[in-house]
Amino acid sequence: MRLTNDFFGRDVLEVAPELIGKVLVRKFENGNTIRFTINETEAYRGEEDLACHASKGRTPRTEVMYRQGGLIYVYFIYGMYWMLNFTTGPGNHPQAVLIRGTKEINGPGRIGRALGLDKTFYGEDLSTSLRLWVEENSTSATSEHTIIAKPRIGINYAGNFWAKKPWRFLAP
DNA sequence: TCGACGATTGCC
DNA sequence: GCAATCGTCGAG
Repeated sequence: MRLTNDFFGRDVLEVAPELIGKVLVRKFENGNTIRFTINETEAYRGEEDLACHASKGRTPRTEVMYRQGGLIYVYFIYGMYWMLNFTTGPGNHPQAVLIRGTKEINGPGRIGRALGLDKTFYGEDLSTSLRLWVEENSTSATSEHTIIAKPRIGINYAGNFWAKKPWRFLAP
């Protein structure tokens, strides 16, 4: 069953760990469909979070994070990778969760490549998209109790206070 | 317009 | 250890 705004409309610190074990579904134009089980996420929360892109304020790139939860936030980095994020929260407070790893493919850059992401995915609604969404996992037994939290990766520029926050969630 | 830099990856 | 590679954003 597809996850919609009820799920993503909550605070990112609730949504990010609960995404572990959920299923990422990508349907391509040729009809092929692939499913990845999410096993690593990171939370980015608010303008005060110096690791969050929204710490620079509202720009064309960060604008979608200020909207309601349940939208796709993609951005291009290092000249070659599309990073997949979902907006969270009720709106007017910029938040997003980065999909950092799946059971099948590890690394956010490699996931973006496998999903064939590009700028046209920016702002797409997960509750209505015909090509990318998230589903409950009917078979997984991953429970919140088995999820561990660690500091986020690659954000040392944000300073110790934010870099040390345990906002990276993964299944052991 | 110009230049610095990045929520990464893979090869040296 | 470091190059690849380009969109984004603030400064000029």
